[in-house]
Amino acid sequence: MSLKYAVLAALLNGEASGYDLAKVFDVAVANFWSSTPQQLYRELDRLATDGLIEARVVQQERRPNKRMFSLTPTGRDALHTFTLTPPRPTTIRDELMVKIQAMDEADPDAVRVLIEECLERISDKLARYERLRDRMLDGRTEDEYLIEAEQVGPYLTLMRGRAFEEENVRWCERTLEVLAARAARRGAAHGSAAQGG
Amino acid sequence: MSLKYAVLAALLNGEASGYDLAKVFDVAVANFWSSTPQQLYRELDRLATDGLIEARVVQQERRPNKRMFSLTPTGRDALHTFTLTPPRPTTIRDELMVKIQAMDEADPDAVRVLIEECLERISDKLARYERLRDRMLDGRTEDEYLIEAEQVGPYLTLMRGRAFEEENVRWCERTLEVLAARAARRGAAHGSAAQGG
DNA sequence: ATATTCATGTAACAAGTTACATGATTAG
DNA sequence: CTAATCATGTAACTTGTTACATGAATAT
Repeated sequence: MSLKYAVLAALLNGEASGYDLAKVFDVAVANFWSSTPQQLYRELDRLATDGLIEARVVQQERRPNKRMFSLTPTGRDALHTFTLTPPRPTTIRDELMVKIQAMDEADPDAVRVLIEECLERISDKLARYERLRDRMLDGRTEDEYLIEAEQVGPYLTLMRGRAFEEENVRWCERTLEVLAARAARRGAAHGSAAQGG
Repeated sequence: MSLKYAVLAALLNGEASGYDLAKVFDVAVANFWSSTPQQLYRELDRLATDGLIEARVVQQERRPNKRMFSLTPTGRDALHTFTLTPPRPTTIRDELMVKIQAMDEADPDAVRVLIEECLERISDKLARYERLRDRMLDGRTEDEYLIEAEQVGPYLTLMRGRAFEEENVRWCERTLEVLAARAARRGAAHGSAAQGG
């Protein structure tokens, strides 16, 4: 239901093609609303049919033609109305956590590797967020920006995403400590001679 | 795909009915894998058909009969194998954030109310998590528990959920500050006489 | 009396995922 | 020469949501 509004909200930054939106959703929007390019194309068709956005075909010479979508006044109204209704609860689907839930049945070393790989991916993500943030701030301090800028929604959601990933890092590191401590204890209990260097 | 494994992981705590699982998913599992009771019943049927869990019908006198499900060795193996594969990226769907993304088109006062209501819901959630945690620790300190306990997966995922919500609180409070600062500035710019106390 | 809890389910629908297809262009 | 980028789409499939139904028991 609200992929619809996520798309409308993304179009507040100006017109965009499906392809553009797919990229935006991949980096910035994914923090709070995941979707695949296929879903976007389908949703864009629907929104255009319903008159919430309008498409403008841009002929290109050396590239496939593209459709640039922009909000209509109807679309803007719909988005406004949406912001007045209470949000439904957040849904998270985190496969790593399912594996952690079951970790007591798993190989501790394999779990450690999963977490380490996860930490790497988060680190990439955080770097991308930081670049996006710098581009938004454009030399201003955060406090200046938050008071002066016309739009602060996208900045605030980005900060939410960043905080989420930073928290994730802390949790991963803590979990690695726990794994190490339990491994050490098991090692000690089963005799210090076994598997020794 | 991994609702399947979330269910298997939940059954590591011993046999449970669909109704039991629905409650567990509502409080503890929802942190990292949301699903409705209907999905659970459907999944339980499938898992039983595939031999990953087995059902035992318990006749009850004053209550409807219930089916208690438990892991089979095959199910346990499947779960073990699952923990060895790299997790897919986390997906989040947070309607509040969609509204925040569009907040610059919205009524600031309405947004403030959304956030305040959100804070209340989080506070309830955190209280439930705290009770669950106390029950798990059962008098021990966290460090004692994490070293000694047989199962630490469920504790670690719970702590992840708690950290997520605590971060959420910080973000909400920060956002309320931003809203207040921007409201004050707009008030000042449009003349201090208007709407004065 | 009325609402909530226990315990399950069916059916219809909406949303999300995956695989595949096209076809030129540019960067390495 | 290979891979990635641009730009879209169809089709098949899997998941997830919503509404509804049953029916007794207990708590308020």
